[in-house]
Amino acid sequence: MSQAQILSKNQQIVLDIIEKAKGPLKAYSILFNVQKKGINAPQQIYRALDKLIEMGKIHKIESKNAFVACRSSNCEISKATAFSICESCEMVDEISDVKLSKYISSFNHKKGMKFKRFNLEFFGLCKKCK
Amino acid sequence: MSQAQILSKNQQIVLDIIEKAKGPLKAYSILFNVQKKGINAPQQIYRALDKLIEMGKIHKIESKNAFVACRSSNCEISKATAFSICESCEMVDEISDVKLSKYISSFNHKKGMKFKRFNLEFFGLCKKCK
DNA sequence: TAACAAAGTGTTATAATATAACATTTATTA
DNA sequence: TAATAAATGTTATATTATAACACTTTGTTA
Repeated sequence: MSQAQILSKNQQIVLDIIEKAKGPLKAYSILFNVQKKGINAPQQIYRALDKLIEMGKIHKIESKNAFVACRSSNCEISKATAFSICESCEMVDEISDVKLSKYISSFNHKKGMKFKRFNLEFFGLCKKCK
Repeated sequence: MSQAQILSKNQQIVLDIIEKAKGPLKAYSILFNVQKKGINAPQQIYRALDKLIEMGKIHKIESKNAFVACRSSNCEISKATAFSICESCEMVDEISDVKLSKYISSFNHKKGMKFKRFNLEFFGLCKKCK
């Protein structure tokens, strides 16, 4: 029986915090939030983050060094991620657009490189900030 | 007369190093390389990097915290950047594909956000490493 | 051209992000 | 149940980036 991925204690704690958050969280802000739960060191956070990324449960927003929960079913374990980022309020929204994703995934580099994965970050002003 | 952008001393030093490099450079590796030229502090590097990015002379590879010279004329002061990154040898190549760039630039987010800029990073194995 | 503003520089200090290394514990599986 | 793999806890440290302040150079304009 293919059961849902079971998370370890720290992984679950970190994922819970990220899922509850309204926006992207930074590693150290996660750390400060979980010290009451007995997690004391950055390593514990980064290890959980690494695994959660591997599993596709969260994504890293590279331009912000921050982490968001995956809200999409189309990113197939993070092979094709796209985000819209508001430069004013820092809001991040995962873009789940099959057409866009397929178009980019099928892009072939002239120099003979075969891509396994991409990450796309859009910047602008969100509805509220505009 | 619209003359080419004139760079300050530190900006020129930093740009020279980045342009001569075969791959992306990290800020501190630039720093170590220019200490003979009288630049001693990270701030001096980061200030130059910021301006060079603003001018579109270089780009930051967000997933690597590293910097490459702009080799493209299509990115229009960095409004539309795309890179291919080898996960093995760390090689980075700027992708200058008008069709891809136009397609992505014209993408409209359903949630009413108007994008000013995007950055796309592809990952895979380059010809040599494959 | 003096005087003001803007951009750039040099410097010290420190903040923020991330990994190394090692000992131990828990879970999985042969 | 012994062996192996995954996760944990911990201390230390590496790496990346910014704050703040004094000063200099360059550009603008009155």
